[in-house]
Amino acid sequence: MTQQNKRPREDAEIVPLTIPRGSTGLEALTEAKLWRNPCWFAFRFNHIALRYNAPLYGWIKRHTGLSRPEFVVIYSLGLLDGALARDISYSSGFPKNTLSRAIEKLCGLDLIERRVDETDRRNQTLHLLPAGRRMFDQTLQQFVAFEERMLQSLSPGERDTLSNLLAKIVLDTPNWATEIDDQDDPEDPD
Amino acid sequence: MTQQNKRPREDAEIVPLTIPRGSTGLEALTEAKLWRNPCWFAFRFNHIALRYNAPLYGWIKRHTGLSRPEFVVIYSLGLLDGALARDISYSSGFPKNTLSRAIEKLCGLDLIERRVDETDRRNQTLHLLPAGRRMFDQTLQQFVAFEERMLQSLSPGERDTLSNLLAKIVLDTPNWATEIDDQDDPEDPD
DNA sequence: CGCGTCAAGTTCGAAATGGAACTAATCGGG
DNA sequence: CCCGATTAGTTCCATTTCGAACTTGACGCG
Repeated sequence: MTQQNKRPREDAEIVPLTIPRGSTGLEALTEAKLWRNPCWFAFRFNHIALRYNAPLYGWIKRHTGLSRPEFVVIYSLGLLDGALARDISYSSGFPKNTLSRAIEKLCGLDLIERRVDETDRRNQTLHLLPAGRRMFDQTLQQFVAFEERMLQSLSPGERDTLSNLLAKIVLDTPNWATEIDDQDDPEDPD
Repeated sequence: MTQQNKRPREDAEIVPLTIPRGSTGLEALTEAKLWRNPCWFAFRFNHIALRYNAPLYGWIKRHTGLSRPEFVVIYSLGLLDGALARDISYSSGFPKNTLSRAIEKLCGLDLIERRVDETDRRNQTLHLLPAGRRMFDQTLQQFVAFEERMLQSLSPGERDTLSNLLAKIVLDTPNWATEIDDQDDPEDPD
């Protein structure tokens, strides 16, 4: 189970097409994407994100009636009340018009409120109302439970290590290109 | 930079609202989601996925005209020719009707072809045509370059460790709940 | 064989999405 | 102190998306 990057097993013979769910318990394509993929990192986090977001936000939808971007607003304010739509957009990655609509709906539901910042009247700080705070508090445990489930196969020490490695990467993201140049071949531009 | 999970700095005083992009160079909400978030893992991989998928698939769109699900089909077959739509759906997480449309379009563009599996006529194996293979080969380097960019802040040893930890989690995903039970609240809510 | 069940893939339509253009407020340079 | 540039947030609308229902083929069982 201490497999390496692109070295899954010595005998990398051609796997029979169409699900031999045998070897690692995964179907052939998932296995190929895991072990025979030059972009192992991209695949792994996207795969995990997928398996995480779908059930959890599905539950949120059924439980609270809120969509993912709507709930993201609640969650963000739960962590930092008084944030701006722009901050939520930046930290969550949803485009600002999607958040604008989400915020509009949450205000209508009396879950949050907008306050115009008088020092710069373009800004409006967002604040949880009691019902919104309650929703945050009551759903948080489900998030924490799922988080725990995801990390179940790692020891405390491993979780620590993972936390650090991912943090390093996240702290570097502001330096990533937000758009890739068209023409030029992928070579280090600096 | 060997910060711990929820222990960012000793003096966790209330941060001033609205971007004091000072301390770590991040705005306050992103910082809160990183360091003051019980679901640090979920946030980190979602944040990374976001910063990765948007520019890369934006480039793919401009460069090849293909949408993300369409390109995912090309990429999947590049790794394992002869896969089924179902396998791509499972491994990528896109719903099967989205892939059905994508496959239809790719066939029309002569990038891939469908072959009915005569042993079970419900299955159709998918195969790259020469133009599709060329597209895969030509775009792969861009993916690899961005992958390298993402991992730039980690040493080879750290990448190895990260690879192993994420693999452990991915291998566990089939055991995760795909849907969370409605009724049962994890704690007495009243 | 006939029928119920299940799986792969397709179709349909209501709803969500996000790029682009817009409004309103602030900033900055001559 | 004005005018162009910039930023937060909103509106518009063409496109995409995904749940649900449907079609077709395979399988199990009496």
